[in-house]
Amino acid sequence: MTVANAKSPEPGRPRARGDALAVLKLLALAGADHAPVVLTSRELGEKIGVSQQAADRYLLALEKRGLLTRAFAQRRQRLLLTAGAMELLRAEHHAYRRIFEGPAKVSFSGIVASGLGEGRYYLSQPGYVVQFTERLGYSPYPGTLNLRVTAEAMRRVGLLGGWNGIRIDGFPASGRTFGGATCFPARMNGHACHLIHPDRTHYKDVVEFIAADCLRERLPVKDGDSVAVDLEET
Amino acid sequence: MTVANAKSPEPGRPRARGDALAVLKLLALAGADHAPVVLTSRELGEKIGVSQQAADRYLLALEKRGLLTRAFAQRRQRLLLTAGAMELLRAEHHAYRRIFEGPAKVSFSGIVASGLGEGRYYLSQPGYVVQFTERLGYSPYPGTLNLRVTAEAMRRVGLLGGWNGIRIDGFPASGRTFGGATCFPARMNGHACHLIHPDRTHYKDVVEFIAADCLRERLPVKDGDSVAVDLEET
DNA sequence: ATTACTAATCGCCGAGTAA
DNA sequence: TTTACTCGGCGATTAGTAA
Repeated sequence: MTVANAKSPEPGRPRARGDALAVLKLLALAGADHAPVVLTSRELGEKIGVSQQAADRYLLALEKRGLLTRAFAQRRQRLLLTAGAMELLRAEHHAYRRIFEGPAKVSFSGIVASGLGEGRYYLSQPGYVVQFTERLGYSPYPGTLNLRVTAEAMRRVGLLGGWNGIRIDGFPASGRTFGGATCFPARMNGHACHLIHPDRTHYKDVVEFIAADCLRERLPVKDGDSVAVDLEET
Repeated sequence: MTVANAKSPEPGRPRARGDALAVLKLLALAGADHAPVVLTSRELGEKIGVSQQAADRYLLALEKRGLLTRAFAQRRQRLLLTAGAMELLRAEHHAYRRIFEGPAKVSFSGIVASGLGEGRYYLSQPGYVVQFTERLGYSPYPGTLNLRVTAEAMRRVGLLGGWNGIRIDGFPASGRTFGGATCFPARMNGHACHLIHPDRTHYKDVVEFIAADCLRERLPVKDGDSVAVDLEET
């Protein structure tokens, strides 16, 4: 009679614990983010210290989670990472950058622009005011200061998407819905304020700011003036 | 009678798979690399999606592996990462940098210096020659070119320690032992060569290079000349 | 309140193997 | 060859609980 599973394969070995992230990292390093990578389950298993069967199960699981697409060319599968997988890896990258290079910083300049009425109306809503007071620590001056910025600055502002902002939730009131937003502590010409990024923004080249005081009076600035904005990850 | 362990706690849940790296990363983000972080096993468990018991076992395991030191102040433990843990995290950081920012590059300049006799003797050893031929793709000119560099350049060369170099193994011959070394593809004034870093180097401000041809003749350079070196991670 | 041990059990791993 | 299924067993995990 044959003993099917005699005992643990290698009892003393440290166990590589090849989890999903390790596989994604390996594939990304092999360039699977932009070009298919040919890799058999056996090869993958050797690299991360697990059996061919386990490696294959990892790939199946990643495929099911939508992180990996597989194509079967003749005999060997071609692996390609999805955007979702790269998003996951980018978050890891961001965390390690934070550890070894400190909080990320973003700076840009913009031109003070009009756009008052809207901001004043929204910021006066009690549903917003109570959240601002609780989460920002102040009740903002009822009006946003809008800055017109270049496309390059807008790209840098887009990086904030990966940061942990202060969340302002949407709510229903007066028979309509007020949308949510995310705030980021900022300095405008050195003056403390918050960049406020509505979930559904209407602008493509405008960034909005709120502060406890009227920024136009405190800085002071007027339409057309150029101001410098500095943000630091919290 | 009471049923002690009725069934799996949360069968359908995605399983956070909180492995060692995730714990170290979390602690490093909390600043546990330079100052003790107060964190209970329950809090850790919540953060990584496992029970208090599992989280505690992770900490015990990390401590046993020499990656974490724990101190028990009144009730809550104070956690501090060791240099070994930071080394591990740095390797991860390097991998992610590679994925999103491309291969690392190092450039520096140095002054051509003498130091021939030794290099010629070592490079003539058949035990080395066979390895160079196999792993570098050429049989090197029997003599190293030595560059004297600044402390800052030396620091940058030190970064190569985290790269994957081409390994040249040590061996016994002629009744003594010849030490191993690691080679890195490089360009000196644009000319392809290899930086060779012996395991036990004798110099503190000198970097050694080998190439298929005599670099002094091919570049050409002589003692005292300044040359530019460029290395790219492979 | 903590940390951490014990017992029960869940699920992942690798062997064998089909396609 | 390759991918990928089933299955037995071991290790990891959790609940309960001691200290």
